[in-house]
Amino acid sequence: MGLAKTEIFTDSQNEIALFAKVFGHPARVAILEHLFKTNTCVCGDLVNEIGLAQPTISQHLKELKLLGLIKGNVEGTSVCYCIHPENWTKMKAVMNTFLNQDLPKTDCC
Amino acid sequence: MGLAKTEIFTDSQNEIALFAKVFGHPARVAILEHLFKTNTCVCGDLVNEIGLAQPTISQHLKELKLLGLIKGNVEGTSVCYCIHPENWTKMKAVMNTFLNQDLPKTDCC
DNA sequence: TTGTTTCATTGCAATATTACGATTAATAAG
DNA sequence: CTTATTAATCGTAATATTGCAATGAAACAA
Repeated sequence: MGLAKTEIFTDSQNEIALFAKVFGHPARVAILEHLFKTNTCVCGDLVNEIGLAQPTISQHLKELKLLGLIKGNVEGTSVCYCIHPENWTKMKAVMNTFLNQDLPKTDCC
Repeated sequence: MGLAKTEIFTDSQNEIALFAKVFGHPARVAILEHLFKTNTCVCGDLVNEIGLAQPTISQHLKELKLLGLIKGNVEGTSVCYCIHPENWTKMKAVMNTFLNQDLPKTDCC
């Protein structure tokens, strides 16, 4: 099927999965790390920075934008991308409650 | 293609993507949350808990085990699954360095 | 206008993922 | 031994993802 049965899971579980999914590809991880590193707007140099074709990068950027993790402003013929700080913080809160669950004190297995 | 070009990314980027990918499906999020909640070994009741067929759950468990996030012990005819505390902590460290990157002070776009 | 640059979109091929029925393997119970 | 019970594996269908060449759209320069 290749189709996740989202309706049987909670909104929280689906939200975590959606965020995680977007981080589930090294190209998107690399794009985000580059946006963090430059700490300012990056335009077309992502294609040079990462070794993928321009349509591929554009597609990955679209997914990141769709989830609200980055924003892009058109500036002349180029587009300026950067991290969306507020949404990134919100995402972090969601992921942290998942990742920071209390580990069992007793090792069971 | 459907094939990620892992060789052009750093080990760190690939590692983050691998961990994130396994969290990228609500069923696996639900399985992990249940293992955390019960705080002890869970055997076969994951199939009843989550509304997916037994082979499907078994497949998701396999992926979680492959990454080392859970461990499973055979106990008679059933298998006891639980979180792998040490590996979970290691994974958390990897994900946190990615998620907690410094946000730019100046809103650029 | 015509070209140039830059990024988005379309279309498609290759591969991956998800889900489950059917079956198998292993242990336990009678 | 035979029969449950439980979980893993196999096989397969449906869908999703990845990557890129080709093309399109928008802004700018000459």
